[in-house]
Amino acid sequence: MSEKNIKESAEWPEGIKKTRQREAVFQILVNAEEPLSAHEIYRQIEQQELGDGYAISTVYRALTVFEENDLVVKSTLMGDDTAVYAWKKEAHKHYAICLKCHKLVPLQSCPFEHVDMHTKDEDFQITGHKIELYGYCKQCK
Amino acid sequence: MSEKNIKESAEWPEGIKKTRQREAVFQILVNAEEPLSAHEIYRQIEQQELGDGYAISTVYRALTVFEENDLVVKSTLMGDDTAVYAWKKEAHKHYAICLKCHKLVPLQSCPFEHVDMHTKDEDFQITGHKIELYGYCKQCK
DNA sequence: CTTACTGCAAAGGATTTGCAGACTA
DNA sequence: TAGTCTGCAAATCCTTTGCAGTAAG
Repeated sequence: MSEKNIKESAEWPEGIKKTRQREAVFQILVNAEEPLSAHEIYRQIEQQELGDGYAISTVYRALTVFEENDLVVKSTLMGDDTAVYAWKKEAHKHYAICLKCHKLVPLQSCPFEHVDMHTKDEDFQITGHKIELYGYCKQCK
Repeated sequence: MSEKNIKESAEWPEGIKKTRQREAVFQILVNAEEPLSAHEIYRQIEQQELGDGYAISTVYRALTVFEENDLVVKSTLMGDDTAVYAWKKEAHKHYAICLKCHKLVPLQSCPFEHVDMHTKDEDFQITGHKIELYGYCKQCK
């Protein structure tokens, strides 16, 4: 039941130019418990006073760079049309999303770890996947 | 306005007011091989001359009604920020999406049919899911 | 220094909404 | 007929982009 709350500062990804604002986005994302929208990231940067005079567009640009380098996953959850971004950590994560309150409940493990998947076209090379479960959380059901 | 010779391949969902434009959206979606965007649906309606003077907003409104009644699934695929809509048929379907050409390749079956899933919170009541596989198709890999 | 990154504001694209008139049940 | 649905256009919301100044290596 015990949980580490040691916040290791992850190392800056190689090959990406480090700037104050990218660093801020990076920190927020790496320490985030769950996927965040560009606005949420932006707001957190302001709150944590990681810098002043940031532009939301810079957040988007940073996210784009990270995504292009395969460092973050972008997804759009059902019932909400704002994209959310998550830093790709060792163990990737999936969530159950409450259709009523939109709360995210993390899954214990990736259900695909034990499943072998095939497409009709055997020649399709799978490199990743996205899974989202929908339903109602304890409070809402 | 008179009825056109529309092929009746599925019955109109109960409890939803039937109108010419909703019927058009319904037909397009039910006969679609794969998920379509609001614009694609709109375009098809024009092409098939299912009616004149349609408004794209009407398509959106129809889709919203269908979605609220749990008749269509809306999703936003990676690498594209336009939502696509699919009519919920008996056997639900999942796709593998090519990261390069964005082609959709249908999966043989739902990988979750044989998997038991759990969330950390045992009290979460799962009612549905969304799965998307990403990778490269035969031509692009 | 040189080039890439940023802030700002304006543009873009997708989706939604207000309103008066049209249509379904 | 009553109340819902629609067309139209304007409004929103999220995200992207052009440009000129600024900062990282």
